[in-house]
Amino acid sequence: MSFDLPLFLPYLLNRAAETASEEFQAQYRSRYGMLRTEWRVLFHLGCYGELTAKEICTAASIHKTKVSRAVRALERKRYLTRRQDTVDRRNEWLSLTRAGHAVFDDLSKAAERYEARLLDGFSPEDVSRLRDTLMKLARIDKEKPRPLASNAPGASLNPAGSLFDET
Amino acid sequence: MSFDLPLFLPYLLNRAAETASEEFQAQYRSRYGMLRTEWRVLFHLGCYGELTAKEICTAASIHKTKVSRAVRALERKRYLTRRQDTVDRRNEWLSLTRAGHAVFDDLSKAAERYEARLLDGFSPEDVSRLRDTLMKLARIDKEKPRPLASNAPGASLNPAGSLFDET
DNA sequence: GGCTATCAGTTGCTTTTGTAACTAACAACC
DNA sequence: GGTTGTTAGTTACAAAAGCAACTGATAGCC
Repeated sequence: MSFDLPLFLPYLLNRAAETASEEFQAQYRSRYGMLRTEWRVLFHLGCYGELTAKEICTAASIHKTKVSRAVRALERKRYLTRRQDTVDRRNEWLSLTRAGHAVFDDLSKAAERYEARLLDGFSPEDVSRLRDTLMKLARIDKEKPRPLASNAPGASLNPAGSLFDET
Repeated sequence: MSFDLPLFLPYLLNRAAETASEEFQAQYRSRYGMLRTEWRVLFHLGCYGELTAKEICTAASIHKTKVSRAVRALERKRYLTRRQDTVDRRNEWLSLTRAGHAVFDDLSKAAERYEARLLDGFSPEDVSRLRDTLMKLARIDKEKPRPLASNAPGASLNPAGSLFDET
């Protein structure tokens, strides 16, 4: 009859996510004074190379004002730079600086260590089942969200052809 | 070699939790103008009966200022009332009003419907494995967090003996 | 009793987030 | 080529959350 709160999935998911987030936060917060959105933006750039703010919004499901502020903060910390698209000047291509890459390298190692610690005691099957289930719940595509490539010169990180070529 | 963000568990957990939270939010927000913490406090009282703010903080891992404000908001909406502990006047016992119970009944039904929809397509084993894993990750005890009972007269919801009796 | 420590809960102030309106740039259509 | 609609990103203001200091109450110890 009565509702069982600890088993209610949105609640349970949030509890687990908050636990993991708060613990991992110690890494980027204490060491680099970063906020959660800043960490996410940095990791997107570290993992996928040059992206626009819009692409990050879409890939990470973060509102554009949050991304805008995170980008400004990371720029002030000299972890990323902006480059205006030569064809469509509304787009700004963001990429990590050398310092940004160093932070990403360091934090991604810390992330792997933390994840290993978090998952200690779970079997590999448990983990892959969990990931699979969470991907479905979050409605994230399996394939890497490789975004549209840059069309501007010097975009070595985006070797694929551009939507805007030949226009 | 490179870090795979979409598989990183704290990120993935958050994505799934945010998806579920935002969708379920529609229920309590649009219909009752409630915030997330208010919803959580209401459900704790609905599920466990009379509790103190402190007990809610502990059970739900929410900071006391957030609970304090949520309690005030729910009180203003006439969903709960406070009752001062007769023995230790620092404690305030919170319980739902008739209106609060009605909201809880309605929302818990909505919660069950939403959860069913969210889990549509998963097998019962998948679901129970997921719950089990999330409980471990969130470090939540299996047993119901039945808190310390009230010691004051009229505390019909708390039949068990009190820590404070006989003092 | 009186001193100190601790605890439940609240308040004030700062930081962060949410929302909507805005700017600048492009597209499409006539 | 100008009007209308849309898009990327920013900003301004309001709502919410985080944090530290506070109040009132109890406990323990001398």
